[in-house]
Amino acid sequence: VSVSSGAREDAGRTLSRERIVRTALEILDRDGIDELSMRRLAEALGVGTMTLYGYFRTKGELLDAVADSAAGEEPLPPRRGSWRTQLRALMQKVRRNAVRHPNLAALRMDRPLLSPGVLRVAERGYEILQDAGFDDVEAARGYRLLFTYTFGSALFSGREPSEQLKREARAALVQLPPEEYPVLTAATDAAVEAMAGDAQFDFGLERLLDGLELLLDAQPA
Amino acid sequence: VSVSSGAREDAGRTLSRERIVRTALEILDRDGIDELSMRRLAEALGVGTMTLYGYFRTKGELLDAVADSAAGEEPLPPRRGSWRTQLRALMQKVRRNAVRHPNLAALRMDRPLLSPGVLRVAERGYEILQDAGFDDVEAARGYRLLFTYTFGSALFSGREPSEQLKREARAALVQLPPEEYPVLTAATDAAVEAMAGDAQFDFGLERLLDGLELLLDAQPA
DNA sequence: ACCTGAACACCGTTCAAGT
DNA sequence: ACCTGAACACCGTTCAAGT
Repeated sequence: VSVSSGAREDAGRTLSRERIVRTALEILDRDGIDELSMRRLAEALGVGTMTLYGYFRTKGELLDAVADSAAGEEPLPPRRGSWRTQLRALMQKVRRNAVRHPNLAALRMDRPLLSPGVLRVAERGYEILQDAGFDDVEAARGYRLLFTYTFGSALFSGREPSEQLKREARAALVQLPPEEYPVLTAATDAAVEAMAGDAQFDFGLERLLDGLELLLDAQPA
Repeated sequence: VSVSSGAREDAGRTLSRERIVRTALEILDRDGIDELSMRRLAEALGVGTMTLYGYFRTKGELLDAVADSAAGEEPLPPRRGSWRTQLRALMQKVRRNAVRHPNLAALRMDRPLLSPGVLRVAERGYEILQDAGFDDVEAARGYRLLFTYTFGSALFSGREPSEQLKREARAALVQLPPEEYPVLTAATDAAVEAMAGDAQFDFGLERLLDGLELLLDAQPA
């Protein structure tokens, strides 16, 4: 990832796994998931379509590499403060990374994320939880819980909701029959507000950390 | 959904939105997401491909209908017990429903789920939380938190992990360099165990309910 | 060793037509 | 009103060949 070698500006001439992955991520971010085809990617790189198959056996393998590259893009936050502070920072970083590439998250969910880039975050999460006093099993379950929430949250309630999306949601809620949906139709504003965004994510994260803290306090130690 | 009219057994001869949706869901469950094409669906129904476009404007619209149908498939659990008991039952139902159709969840995540079937569950969730003493905003945020976790969990750590998948995960973890991943390589068993399944889901759900209960207790009321 | 065009077996959807 | 085949503009990938 950080192996760009000084003077040698290859100006995008020589092909490499890394350059292919970088270009794929650009297309994904800019044009969306449907536009990322092997043909379009090859064209963007100025090579024949089949050339890509010299670097990746299938499109799936390429997408795995893209996901891993994006996951390892940024350094982890420093380990400072209480275990809550540290986990909060870690999960907010995971979220920011996922939200930065909104089309990436939806890409590879069939199989579990087991690439080094993703596992580096897990390693850090385990460390923080174990240092806080959780045993192996609870640290694993706790981290998985945090990760599931954070990733799920980024996946289907990522960035701040657009006005357009808010309007759609409001419209859908207002159309419901009040006899069948008395609470939802009365709490439309709150429902729309909770649909996405940082405030909603942070609310959930705090509840989750509270829940974990309670478990820690109940420990025999 | 529950409008099948007594004696009239149409034996699958007449076409309808409902029959198309039902068949699509069958293909999705049996053969997976890649096999659900308009062409294959039409063939399974014994009609020409283009006939489907008389019932749904696009494939996307059809998939929305499939998602809604699956969401509304089963009745909600009865309202009995404490708010924790009720929410637990509700979320476990959401999970079971999502896990039953493992290929469906990954289908429609680009836009928010605002269909009546999905919102019926939300209505119930809001009711339980408000009756427990949460105000509008907290009920909305709390439900969204529960839903995000439950759905995310079903999405990428659904059913019990197969032995095959466990082996893959174990292999990926064992291959990591222990200097860089000291904790993860030492806690391999715990990590694999936490990757999926009902036990992991229930662990998270309890932490989450604990976190919400703490918020409720802190209420001025 | 590295690259590639042609071809194969698919897609979703438009269009113009059939009853 | 309801249905449909042909055609268009795409896919991922195999294969056999080019340098």
